[in-house]
Amino acid sequence: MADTRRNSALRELTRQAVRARIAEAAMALFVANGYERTTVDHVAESVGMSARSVFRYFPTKEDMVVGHLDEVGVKIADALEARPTTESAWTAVRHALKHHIEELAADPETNLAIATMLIDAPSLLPALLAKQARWVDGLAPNLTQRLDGPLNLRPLKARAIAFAALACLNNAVDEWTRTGGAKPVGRTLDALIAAVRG
Amino acid sequence: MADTRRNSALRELTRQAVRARIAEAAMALFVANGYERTTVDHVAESVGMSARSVFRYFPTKEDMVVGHLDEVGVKIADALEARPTTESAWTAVRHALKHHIEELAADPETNLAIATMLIDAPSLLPALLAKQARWVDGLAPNLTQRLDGPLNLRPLKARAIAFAALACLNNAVDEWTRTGGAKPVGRTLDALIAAVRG
DNA sequence: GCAATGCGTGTCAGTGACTGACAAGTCCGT
DNA sequence: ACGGACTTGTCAGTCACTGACACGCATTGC
Repeated sequence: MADTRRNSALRELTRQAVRARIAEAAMALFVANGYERTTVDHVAESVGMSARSVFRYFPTKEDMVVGHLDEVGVKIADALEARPTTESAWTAVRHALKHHIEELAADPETNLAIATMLIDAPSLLPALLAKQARWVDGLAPNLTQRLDGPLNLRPLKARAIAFAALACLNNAVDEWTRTGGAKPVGRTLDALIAAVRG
Repeated sequence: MADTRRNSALRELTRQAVRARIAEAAMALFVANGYERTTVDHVAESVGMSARSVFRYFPTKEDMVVGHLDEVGVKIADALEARPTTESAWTAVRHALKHHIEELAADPETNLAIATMLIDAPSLLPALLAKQARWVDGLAPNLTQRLDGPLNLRPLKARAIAFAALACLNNAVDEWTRTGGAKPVGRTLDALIAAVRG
């Protein structure tokens, strides 16, 4: 009976499609002309809709860049859940991050372009860090179970480790970007984690 | 006499005084009415000047809150320089952070009020994290000298450790705020650092 | 003393990110 | 064909922020 459910599923599908289309166009403009110099009106025009409608798909301009990072965070969290419970917190996160790294390396060209754009868009750094801070919320619960010591401290420890691991990841990716994709992220990441634990 | 030197020094002095005055008034309004609900016009009116002039003292509204964090970062960096060169990177930062913690504990009332305001001002979290990211720039050079291993990796390692240490600090301070100042920050910080290295 | 200079400030106009409200159009099941 | 759910454009308005200009006040040079 052509229930409203199929209807809403379809709407959600097209909605996601439009969203992706906007994000793609926006990223292209940002990479080409720089983030700050590209106005939302430009993006809107390039997709053929009004700026008001663009804001119906993205809460902020920043979200056109960092919006997809939410699902990246979820993916990393999933990868973490998939690790055997016997693994220590650090080894588990390290492996969970590897998956994300492989995605980076899969399309180096695009990702390097994006990373380069981020560098001269200082207003995006805060947004980026804030997104990653939210990743910690997804990682901490699982990490908590891999820790010992006083119960009330474990969640805190888990968050600290998660942050530290992401800091290692960021620096490894930065180095990768700086060297134009030469240095493999995975190796650097391992070295940094070892240093932090040193 | 009345040389130009005294003159410009005096100007700088009054400038800093006005700046402090604005920051104070702004913080009072932010704590009382919330950051987002307080407009720059409100702040300007409360100090008796035009909004345009307020922006001559603070580059952004955020800076009225996090502006002083620049010098905090410098202080921590100085404290780090003061540690004996024989100390390992981790022990040196740990001690450097202790100084900052003491300042927090020195005026718990005000600092708790500020910390509480920050919680329901989501737009400030990114700015906060970005400021701390800049702290890393100040800490890394000294930490680099305390590391071994391949030369080209040391600066990267230093940054990772600095970030990790700040993550520990943040979580310790958060816990302190959450418990209304009950749990001493220093103890939690030590526990978290131990966990990260564990 | 008096003009010149420098600096702080207010005002005004303008941009860009965002929001609320309303009207018009489209798609869908009935 | 009708009604409702959903999408979109338009318009007006807020708020952070910026550049330009003019005024006033204090210090400086003569």
